[in-house]
Amino acid sequence: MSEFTIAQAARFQGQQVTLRGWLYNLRESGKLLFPQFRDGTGIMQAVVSKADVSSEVWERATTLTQESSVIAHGTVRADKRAPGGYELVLNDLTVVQRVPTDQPYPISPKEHGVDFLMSQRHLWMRSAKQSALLRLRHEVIAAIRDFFDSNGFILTDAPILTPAACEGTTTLFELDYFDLGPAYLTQSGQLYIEATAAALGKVYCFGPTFRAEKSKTRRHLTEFWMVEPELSFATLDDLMKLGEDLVTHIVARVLERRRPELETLERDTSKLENVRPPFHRLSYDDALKLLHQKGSQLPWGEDLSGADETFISQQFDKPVIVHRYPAKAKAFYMEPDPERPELALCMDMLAPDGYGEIIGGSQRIDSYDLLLKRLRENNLPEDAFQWYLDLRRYGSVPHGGFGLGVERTVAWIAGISHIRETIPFPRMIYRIYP
RNA sequence: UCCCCGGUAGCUCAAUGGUAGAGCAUUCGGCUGUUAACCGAAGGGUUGCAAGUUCGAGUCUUGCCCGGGGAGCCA
Repeated sequence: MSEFTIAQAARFQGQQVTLRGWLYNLRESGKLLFPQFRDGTGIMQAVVSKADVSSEVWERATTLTQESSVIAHGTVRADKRAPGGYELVLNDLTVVQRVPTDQPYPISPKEHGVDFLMSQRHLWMRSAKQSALLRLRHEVIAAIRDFFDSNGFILTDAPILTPAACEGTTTLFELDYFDLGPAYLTQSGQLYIEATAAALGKVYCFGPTFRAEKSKTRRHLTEFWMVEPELSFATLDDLMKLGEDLVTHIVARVLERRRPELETLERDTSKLENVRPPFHRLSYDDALKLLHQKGSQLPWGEDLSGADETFISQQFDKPVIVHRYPAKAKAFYMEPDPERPELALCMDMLAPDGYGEIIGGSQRIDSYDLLLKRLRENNLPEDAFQWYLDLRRYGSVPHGGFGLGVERTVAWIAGISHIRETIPFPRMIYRIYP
């Protein structure tokens, strides 16, 4: 017989089981106790009747404190009065560690403020909603890996310590690298996996990414996780199709395996059921028309603001892809549109409901001469990019890829307002503890 | 970096310039089907820090510290 977990309680109906976990909350009613236990997979109510257990067990149960660790023995019984439909009729209880009453667990079952909860992040993650979010994050990551692994992609992780800016735009975390001068924490693995893609065809990297910008919004972390696929012999259309398939796969997997978590998070799953191909594809020009109809004054050539993206995403009931932005608003390595060179062959995928960009990607410049020109235009150090230029010297091909932000994706699927809750230990401008 | 909001009990919040209070948590008592259980009682305070105005400051003024929301930037 497999080991008992709360998530699988229904399978153990009528059986004697051992629950290893922690006390989540305790309700008392005279000679009846209703301790609620959690074991990491969920929360389950137990029933303790004074008449049915030894005085020692009764004493241990009545003096349990919140988050004390326990091993509880009992039989699983279906009862519609129990949250979740099943309860544990307790007949024995071992206390592994009792939380002392003079130093009670700080997070009571009532409401708390963000500042306090973030300072108690190491404990806050035990709560029902937070642990559901972390299980959801796990499922999203597992879905991403399965998607790429089963579609012929090779995992080739990029370095986290890098000698120079990947894109030369955003602010980087700097550190001393022995005698070789300054090094930086990566802001993207893209340039490196362009190399591995030329070696292996279809590749991806998946790791943490660092941005030292003093961003202070619900959509930003200074340390976040990004998965970046890169494909040789790929066009912008291929990339849009891949992004659409990836996001569809992630959402379907979560719906298939994490219904209880979505329920805990009170997510309206009907909106997620809509996430099937095709996603609407909107050119930058058409996006601008849409914004101008709503009174926006945004001139052609400017990048869309967060508010603009929110407005556009609200026009659709599933993610929307905006493609072919003005080249001057985008990164130096993006391939120009051969029909309109002032446009870049790039695309962003915007999640619904204002969650912002979850994907940003492009076809890369494959011409040596054009790439060199762009490096010079952007005042980037040619020496540092020689290896990158080599990729255009030796068998250059049309290629491209994109990055998908894990935390924004989880926040959108979970329907929560701030991405800081989608990672175990968020790193933000004014917070690095715990 | 800029704009806005906030800081009072362990937590969430009250308190016309006039004796700092409630709910939860904790402790004790009651209750055999509780649903963030409920009922009764007790303990718990350098009102973020510093200075100023005033007979009197949690409240008004100034400075500083620490958070939160947003802008820019991006995933």
